[in-house]
Amino acid sequence: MFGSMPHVVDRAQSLVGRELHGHGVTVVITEVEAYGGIEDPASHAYIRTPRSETMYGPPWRLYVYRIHGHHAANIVTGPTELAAAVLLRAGRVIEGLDLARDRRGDVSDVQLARGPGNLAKTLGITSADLGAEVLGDGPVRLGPRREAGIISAGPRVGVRLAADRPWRFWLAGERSVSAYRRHPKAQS
DNA sequence: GTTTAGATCAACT
DNA sequence: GTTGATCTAAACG
Repeated sequence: MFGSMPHVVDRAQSLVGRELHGHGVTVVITEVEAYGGIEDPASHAYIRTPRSETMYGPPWRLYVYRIHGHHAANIVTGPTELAAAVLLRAGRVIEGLDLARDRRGDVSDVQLARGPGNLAKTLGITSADLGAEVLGDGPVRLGPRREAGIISAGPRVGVRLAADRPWRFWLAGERSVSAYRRHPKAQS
């Protein structure tokens, strides 16, 4: 089955420290979470519906969903039969600072892309970017790896199901990384 | 049965 | 004050 860790976990770790550009703003990704699709009860793709089709499609595309009036962005990783994806949770702005500040309003720079909702807003990612390719030169695209610091791991933030999988990864010491919050109704 | 918008509220800053 | 792979209810096909 899995030689060591699922592909999406490796992929998640490889995204940490990488550059991500969105609609005029560039960040270094500082925090992500892996979602294992059909093998992960916490994944939106755990049950296949038209909405989760994007995650069953080709990798390196965006899966965007709404939450609490905000948006959250994922990168589909494949393999397609698993429908796995990586949730982008936080980043540090390195380019387009003025635009980022415009989008986020009056917050400190470290808060600009802290948390999934804020990251999406800073990068200007909305439902309109659903399914967008991130390897080409489109409005949302991945860049090279910018930082190779120590990557820490821990349980995912706020998930009720599979709450103990240590599938969140972040750059150690980064202030843009959210604190861990366990879901109130998470098992055990 | 699914999608979407709008909440709710415990834990965080 | 903010945040959010939760939760529910109303709308949709």
